[in-house]
Amino acid sequence: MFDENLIERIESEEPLPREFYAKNVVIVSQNLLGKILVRVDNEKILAGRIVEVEAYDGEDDPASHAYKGMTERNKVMWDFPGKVYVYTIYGIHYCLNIVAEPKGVPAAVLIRALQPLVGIREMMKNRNIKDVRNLTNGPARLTKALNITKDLNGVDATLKSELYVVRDILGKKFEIGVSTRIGITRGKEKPWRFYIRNNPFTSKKEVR
DNA sequence: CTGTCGATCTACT
DNA sequence: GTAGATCGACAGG
Repeated sequence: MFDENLIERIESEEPLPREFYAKNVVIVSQNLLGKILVRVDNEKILAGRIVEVEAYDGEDDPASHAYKGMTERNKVMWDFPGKVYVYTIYGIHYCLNIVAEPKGVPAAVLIRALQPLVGIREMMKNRNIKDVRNLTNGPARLTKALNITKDLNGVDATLKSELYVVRDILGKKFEIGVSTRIGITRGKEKPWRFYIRNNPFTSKKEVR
């Protein structure tokens, strides 16, 4: 089966190395498009292709959690690049980020949408829905589908453990779309949302 | 299809 | 005390 083959291929991959993340957060965001997010949830593999991201910088970015300095919640943003930052939003959802820039420079990439690849049945169970198109097309939807909670905050995505990222094994060409970020009240003007164009799994329909 | 609104609670003021 | 990197239900066209 298509799915089986993909699991083997994904499992044979090594996670992207630390250097991948130790760059400018906007560059890292764009580079993450097309990469495969892998979740190992008690022996089960859940995976999806990253199709939409947003960059959140540190001190200069009023929309960033790091804008007002380090707190208990956001401290992982100052940690090694490649670390996972998960936080609770609106009391009921989780959002997944991956830390970028060298250690000590706060920044993170919000993963906003995935194209489901492996473990789709399991994801649908986690979300309790039937329509694949709405499975992982939103930051809090994908965390629920992949069973990502605050327990994973601080996990190192450069290690092959319960959450990591591998290279783009599909290798399909794509165009990158750009827009302003969604759902924020400050820093609205920065064009730091990036997505794979003509992909049905982004969180928002493309405006032509 | 679009827009509006309530849910729900943690982290920070 | 309250805003918030969202979602789902529902109303209306």
